[in-house]
Amino acid sequence: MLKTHTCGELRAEHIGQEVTLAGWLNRRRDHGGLIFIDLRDRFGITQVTVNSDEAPEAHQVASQARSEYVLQVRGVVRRRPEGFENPQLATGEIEVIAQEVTILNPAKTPPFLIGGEAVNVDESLRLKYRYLDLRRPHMTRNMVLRHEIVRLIREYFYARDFLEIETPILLKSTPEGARDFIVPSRLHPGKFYALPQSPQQIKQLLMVAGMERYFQLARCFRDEDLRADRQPEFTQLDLEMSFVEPGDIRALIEALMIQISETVSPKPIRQVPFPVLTYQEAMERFGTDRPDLRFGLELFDVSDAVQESQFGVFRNAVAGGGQVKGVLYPGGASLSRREIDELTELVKPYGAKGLAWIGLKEGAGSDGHYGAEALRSPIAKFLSQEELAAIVQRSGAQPGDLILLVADRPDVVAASLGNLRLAIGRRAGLVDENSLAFCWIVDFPLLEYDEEEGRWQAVHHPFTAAVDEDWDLLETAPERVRAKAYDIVLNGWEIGGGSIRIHRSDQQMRLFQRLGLSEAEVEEKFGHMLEAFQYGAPPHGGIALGLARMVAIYAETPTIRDVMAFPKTAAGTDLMLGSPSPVSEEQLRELHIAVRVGDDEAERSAEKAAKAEG
RNA sequence: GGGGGCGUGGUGUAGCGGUUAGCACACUGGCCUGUCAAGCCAGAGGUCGCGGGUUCAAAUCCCGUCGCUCCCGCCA
Repeated sequence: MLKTHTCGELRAEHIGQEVTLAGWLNRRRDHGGLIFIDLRDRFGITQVTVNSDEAPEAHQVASQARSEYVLQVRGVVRRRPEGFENPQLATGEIEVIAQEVTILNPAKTPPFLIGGEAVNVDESLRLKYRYLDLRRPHMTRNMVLRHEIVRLIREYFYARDFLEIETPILLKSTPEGARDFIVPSRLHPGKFYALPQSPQQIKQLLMVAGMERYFQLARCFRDEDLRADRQPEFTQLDLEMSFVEPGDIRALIEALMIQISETVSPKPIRQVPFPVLTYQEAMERFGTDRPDLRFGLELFDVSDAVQESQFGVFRNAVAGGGQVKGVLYPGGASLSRREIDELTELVKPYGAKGLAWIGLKEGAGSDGHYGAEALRSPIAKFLSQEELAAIVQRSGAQPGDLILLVADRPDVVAASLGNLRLAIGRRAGLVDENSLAFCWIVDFPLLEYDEEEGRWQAVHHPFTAAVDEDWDLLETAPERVRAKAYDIVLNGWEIGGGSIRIHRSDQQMRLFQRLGLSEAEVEEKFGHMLEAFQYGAPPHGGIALGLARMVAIYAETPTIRDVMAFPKTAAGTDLMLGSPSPVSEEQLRELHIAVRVGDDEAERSAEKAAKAEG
């Protein structure tokens, strides 16, 4: 080894020892005859002191060293002079008095500062020079944190008799779900593999194979548009167990998450055991199936109280099968008109046509009456005293508060208010950042109607089992069939989801038929599953957790890119490697592939021309 | 596929019709033996993302385009 110790481990107990360190020059403070070098490696920073009187040759080398030079330093550990300790450094009690300094490799001036205070560097620059970005201490910390969590996960499942089994990356394209990344086959002209969206079918087949307890940190691939919490390539903690019921999987994961939280985070878990909410309850109370339970501000429903209102927007919404619901903005009555307009804008992407609001001034409702002078609202004049009283009472509003209401289809109301609630929580500082709020969401609907395709689709995936007593509704009232599915949510992020699977071929076939698949289609696409289920498939179920989302929350970063070593941009490109990139004509020929980029462009410009004329 | 935001020396930013395009950090040279955001002095460094337009005049206004980013759709 070119070093005897790391840059993070020397303490008072090492005083007097001769050591050799190696690392990067983090910062240099040159006092002429005396040079201080902060030497950095993955483990920390140690101050190296180079004195021209004591080590003239070392001093000569040190004076040439610049930021990010790779240095090797031989010297003696010495206690720092009294009053010169640095309590901000783990090694701050000591310094290494250099006897010899060697430049192992010089470095160009990096495109952004690596040592020193963290500045917000443009992300495209960080991604282009990711190897430098990862050198920055907070990024190194994220990688270490991710590793620690991975280690905990592995140890947890090893200790519980789970088998870690790898599954194929070259898989088969599946008809439903996300868009597949496909891989052409050289040996089979015109045929393709697909990268796994998840090893769902494979892990179920492992259960049929009698493995009973499987887990894997599985790489998954989905060719869909990206988000702050979505990358085309990601890692899931994927597991499957035989002979289990939903509660068994939840208990297993709950204990794991508690252990991870207690090990890597100083933040307390708000509630143990984790609260369990039904999907319906979550939608009604929070407008989302991944509620952030670090604060209250639950939605309230006034549909029944305003269904006969003079205010047409409310009356018509309810008459048309919609709802009128609201959320409270504590202390929001003093918001400027401009700020309220901003809240309205916030709600529009979700389809809400507007936001109705009622601000309560001092003394509002004190005598059971809501006079115009006590309210600040463009709609109060359309509402009766009874309606106002009901709205105020259900919102729990006090003088000084602002009531925000949306009237629309239930899905629009939920999405609008759910996101409005989050915005209010953030703006009003109600979110307790210093806590971990886990919850389970259960009883998801098994099916949803796809208007575009005119057929029922699986909400989760087509292998999810229905709640036992709901099977008979499959043909008569498919919207009421509940799934044996569960999602785990942490601080408003869906970090995982799973289900008990169908393990009988007759039930699986029944569901496929409900989904409108012909027998021929089923045979072609899922024949292997149906056949497998006929050879003694055990009851089984599992779950998959997004590793990066989990780590991002513990790392307190808003994007999973910060906890991935080499993530892609929002457009799915890799700025360091320059991928995706064209391949040679020979490569294409070998794969029996003809590229139609020209055709597509021609089609697009033809469409544009047609549009311009029309 | 749609919408929003951003793009000014290496980095972070100010400037938002007429400035010699300013500041901080980084960088280069010099001085400096107790700093840890070292200090002091001097210096170099800018096609204001790109293209077009409006204007006597554009970093600044308009259109397009590229890149990054956030959101909607999408993500079984």
